[in-house]
Amino acid sequence: MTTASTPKGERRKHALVEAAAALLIEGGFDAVRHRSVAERAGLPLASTTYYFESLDDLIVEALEFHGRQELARGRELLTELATSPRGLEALVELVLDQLLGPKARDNDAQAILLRYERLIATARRPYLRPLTLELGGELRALLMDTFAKFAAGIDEARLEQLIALVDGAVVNALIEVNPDPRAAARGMLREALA
Amino acid sequence: MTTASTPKGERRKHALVEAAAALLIEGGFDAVRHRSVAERAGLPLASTTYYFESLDDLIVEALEFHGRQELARGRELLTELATSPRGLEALVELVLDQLLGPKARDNDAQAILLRYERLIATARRPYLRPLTLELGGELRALLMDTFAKFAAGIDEARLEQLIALVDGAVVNALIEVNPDPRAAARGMLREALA
Amino acid sequence: MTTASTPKGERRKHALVEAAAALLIEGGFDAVRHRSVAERAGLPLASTTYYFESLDDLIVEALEFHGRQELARGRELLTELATSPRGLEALVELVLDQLLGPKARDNDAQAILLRYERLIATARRPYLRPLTLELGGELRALLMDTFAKFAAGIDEARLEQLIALVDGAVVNALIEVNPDPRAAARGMLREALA
Amino acid sequence: MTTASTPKGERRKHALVEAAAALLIEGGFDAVRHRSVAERAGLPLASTTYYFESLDDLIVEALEFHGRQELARGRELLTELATSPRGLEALVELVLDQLLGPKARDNDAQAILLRYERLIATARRPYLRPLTLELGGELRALLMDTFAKFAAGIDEARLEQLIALVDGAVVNALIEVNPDPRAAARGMLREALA
DNA sequence: GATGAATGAGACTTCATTCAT
DNA sequence: GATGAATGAAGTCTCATTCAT
Repeated sequence: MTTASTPKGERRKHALVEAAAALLIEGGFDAVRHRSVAERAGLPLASTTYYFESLDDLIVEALEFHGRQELARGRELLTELATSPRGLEALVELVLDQLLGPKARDNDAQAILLRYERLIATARRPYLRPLTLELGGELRALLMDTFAKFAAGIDEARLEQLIALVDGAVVNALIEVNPDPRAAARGMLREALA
Repeated sequence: MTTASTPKGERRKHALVEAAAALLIEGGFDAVRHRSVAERAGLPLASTTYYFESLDDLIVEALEFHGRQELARGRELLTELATSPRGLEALVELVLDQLLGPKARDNDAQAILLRYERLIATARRPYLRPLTLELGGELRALLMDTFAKFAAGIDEARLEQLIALVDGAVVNALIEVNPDPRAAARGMLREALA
Repeated sequence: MTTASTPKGERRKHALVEAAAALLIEGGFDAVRHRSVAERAGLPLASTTYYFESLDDLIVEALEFHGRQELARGRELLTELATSPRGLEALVELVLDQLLGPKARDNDAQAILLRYERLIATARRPYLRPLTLELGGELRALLMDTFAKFAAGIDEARLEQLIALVDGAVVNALIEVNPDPRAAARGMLREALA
Repeated sequence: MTTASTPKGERRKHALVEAAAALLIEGGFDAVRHRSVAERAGLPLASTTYYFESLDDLIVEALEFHGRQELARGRELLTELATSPRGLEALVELVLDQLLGPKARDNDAQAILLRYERLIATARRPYLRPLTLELGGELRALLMDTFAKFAAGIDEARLEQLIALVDGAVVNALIEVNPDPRAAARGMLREALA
């Protein structure tokens, strides 16, 4: 059951992870099945059980892949930022990028949704907790850096407050017919930072 | 299709709804199956399809039952309140009762969790939207009344802000090993109202 | 289990028979279910088992109703016929009317199909045999009368031959995308009678 | 979807096809169920969905198997025929063999019945059409060859006429208590060819 | 006489996982 | 190392029929 590590093995394993991540975004947890993942990756059905102990395992790795990718993009955005930041609006957008993922993609609301599905799912699936806690920690560190770069800097309590504001706004926005969770969060954040 | 309405029929149908609601609290959406609901209600398997068009139908009714029950309790608490309310702490607790359900039960965190599972699930299951929107509307009306009774009163934007704060705090608290979402929300709310 | 005979009872029973006949035409044997018949007739589900021993029973009566109705129409057509018949073409059309049902309705091919579904079904369902044999006998008598009225008259062997020709043509025509079984049968018949 | 293709897999799949074909002959379309096929083949229930997309799929393959087997036997008979054919009687029997399947088996009438059940069923089940049309085409080609070998040869219109005669005779014979559809068809054919 | 209520049996299908090769 | 083959368990749902009222 050696969980593979040939270059080729690595490549295939990653293809499965990517496929699973795409399915998670498109259809949520229920869309991730051995069959659907394998088909999407163009790999044999049994490869999913060969490279992963179980389906839950695969889901964890897919969530991690997706989460870290968003984090990395968030860090990049912070780095790319001109040395003299451009005020409140820029800060608000950057924080939204980091909390919800960079905007302007086709599957906007769905990708955002996944972050909250993961959070909520963690409450019932203990095996997700380590990942969710770690990603949460890294996200918070990134946000602290971000605020530090924008003049003031903030303390942890204030950060939690802002995160809560955004997350709460998003969760309540996602139920609309044409949800625009980012806009809802933007409103909250802008006012709180004004 | 004769979806039953004798007193006895009503009783049985309700037993299924209650069983489904209990399962929702204990195990989330995935725990609600024809079999599990019927067994829990002590009724034959086929009764689930006899009283409900489909499993989704049953889930909707169970969510509605649970949601309305919490709302009713919230309204009661507001009514029972002594004519001269007792200040900030009392307001905070009352709002928490109304948003998260009255405290002090055995399945505290789980029952709270269900509210957020419903919210998130609505994003992928359009048939939940009407219910979620309606319950959301009633909850907001109740909260408006509540704030009105406590001197000041607040406008809608402020209310949304407070709701976001609580919901965001809860969603982020639910991932802990021994989650105390109420405490997290309390902290946020107390400070915001101070 | 007194199979009802109030005027009202008769009326309701007949409504069920008609509903079942319509379903037979539209969807074949598989479309006849207690539920579908009752709904179509606008009567309670249990009325189907109240007025009929079983579903098969109801099917038999529906087939009989449909078959006799077609026969009656065939007889009418023969009677209505002007005293001096109009030659071969008229004979051909009349025989087709009698074998396949009068033309020019919306559900042409489907109604014709039912005659052959009944024939074939009889081979597996002995309880259909009495009906099928009787309707077959009456049809043959009618056809004999028809040929008698058109000059010559024919013997039984010749009649069987013509029936076989028509039935065989129809059965082979029904498999086409836009079946015109009547046209196929017409061709055969015309040539055989020429 | 990996619909199997090992030699062993092929063998198992074929066992299911054969089982389904036997059930079709014995009990018609309604007798073909996942359970009944699997049991008859001595294979697990799930094997039916493993090897076939759906039950309809299995039915199609079973019908094809049966139809092609009959065609093959018909071709053999034509080939085996002594170089100097033996006149009308021999021709009649050969044509009957080809249209109804070689005689002298235990399930004579039932196997013949299946041909007509398939024809009729095609009218309500479009997915059977391709198969029914193809088998019909091959059968006609075989019959043309057959008549060609017996002196004269015939044109297509005449062939359709003979087929109609046989099919019509059979369809009308199948409703008898002890049906002898072959005898009925023989009578028609003999006279038509005389 | 009539019917709403009820259910056991069984239908088709999905799926995670095991295993032999 | 990789994978096609295989299947038990369970899923949702339909339906003819029975029965109490």
